[in-house]
Amino acid sequence: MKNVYDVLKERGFVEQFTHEEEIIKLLGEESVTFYIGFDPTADSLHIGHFIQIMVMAHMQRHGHRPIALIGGGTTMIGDPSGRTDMRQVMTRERIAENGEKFKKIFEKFLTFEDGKAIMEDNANWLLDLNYIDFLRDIGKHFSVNRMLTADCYKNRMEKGLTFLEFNYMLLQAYDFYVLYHKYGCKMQFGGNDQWSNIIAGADLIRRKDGDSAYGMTFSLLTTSEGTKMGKTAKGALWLDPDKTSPYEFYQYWRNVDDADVQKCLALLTFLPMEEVNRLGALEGAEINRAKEILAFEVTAMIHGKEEAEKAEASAKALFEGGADAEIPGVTIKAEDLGEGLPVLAFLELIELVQSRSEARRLVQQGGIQIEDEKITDIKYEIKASDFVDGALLVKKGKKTYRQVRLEGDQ
RNA sequence: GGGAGAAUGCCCGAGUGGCUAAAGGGGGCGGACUGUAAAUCCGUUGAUUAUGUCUACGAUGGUUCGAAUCCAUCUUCUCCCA
Repeated sequence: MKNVYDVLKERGFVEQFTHEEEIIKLLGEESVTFYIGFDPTADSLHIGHFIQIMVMAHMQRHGHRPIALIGGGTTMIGDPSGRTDMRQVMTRERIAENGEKFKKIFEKFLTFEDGKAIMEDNANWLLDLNYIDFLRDIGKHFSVNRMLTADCYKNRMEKGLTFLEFNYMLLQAYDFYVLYHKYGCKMQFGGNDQWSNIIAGADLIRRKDGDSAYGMTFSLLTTSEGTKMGKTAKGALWLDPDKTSPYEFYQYWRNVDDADVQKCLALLTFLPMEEVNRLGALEGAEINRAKEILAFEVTAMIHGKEEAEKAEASAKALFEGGADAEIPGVTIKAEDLGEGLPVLAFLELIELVQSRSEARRLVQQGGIQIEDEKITDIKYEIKASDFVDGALLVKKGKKTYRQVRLEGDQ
């Protein structure tokens, strides 16, 4: 079997490692138990986490054992890495709830049968820590001088860093230490922003036990311009279909920059690299083919093949014309229309806009089409008779569609 | 605990009594061009029953014909000293 290191490297995951030679050797020789931590700060995972999940999946396919660690304890503190502001303090209940949702998603991508993967929650050992004991056992191995020079605290040195957050690194290091003892976990992976925390953990094990522990970080999903990917107007690109619909999700990948297609294919799909390279090399309009494949593959992995097919069919129907398709839709009642509802109120009703002013602007700027008819008169009224077979296709701008269904015919 | 300073729209940031719904930039949205791309260009970006009205420059109260701008108290943050 190919060394998983080469696979990860080839696909562009690998960013930094603590001991390159040793890591390659170890991964080639034995089944390694490793972990990646996920702090349940929101009620769904997002695409950034997905990269980490892909790493775990690649590793598992190559015979290694992942531990998906849910940060039920660390989230009580909040990781200051890569942030300019302090995280909101969250209640214990919220964190536990979010953690449960994370678990469900992990189960979709990893096999937990026969101990092939492990799920843990650091709340199990962090919440009841004794402060004095912890300081004496763990704290004494950390040099504040060194911590202050760590990259992850840099931008916080200007903005201010609370003692609460300053402790985060120790807790994450302690996690690694606990997992090492409990499961023989020798490696910790994470996004590149986790580098400081990861070496802190590996160092702790080396200091306390004199044993070898390793770490590796992976690239964060960024655009060719270096900005974070996976941001939509509404925030992150979530894996939960209730937060980001499969259609929306599909469209996100369908619309990535040309320059980012190849990278995304390598990181987010299991397509063989020859295929990835071939698709990435397509030029001009041809590269749309690669984007379609990317969008389909990623959507299928997260929402299932069926949803991906639906999203693809919808997109094709809308952008290339053709058969009816499933489009994000809303249902309204006939009585809402009455004798005719002004467009502005109508757009607000179907939640295509957030305010009437926005609706007004859109209409005046020619951004609204109803059944392929551009509406520019803000006094225009929608009537039940406008509906074709009880449905009305509303288009906002070039890419946002909404199928409005009428309930209760008159 | 003592002292200095800061808080402005989604974000950054200008504004020190009326001309301020608040410069400029970023982001968002719409349009043109295109390949459902990028770049570029144009428009737009508090709400509303819309040439009007209301709400808004950390919070509350005050001075004034008039306050983002002045005063008081409070909150939060930063910095210096202990």
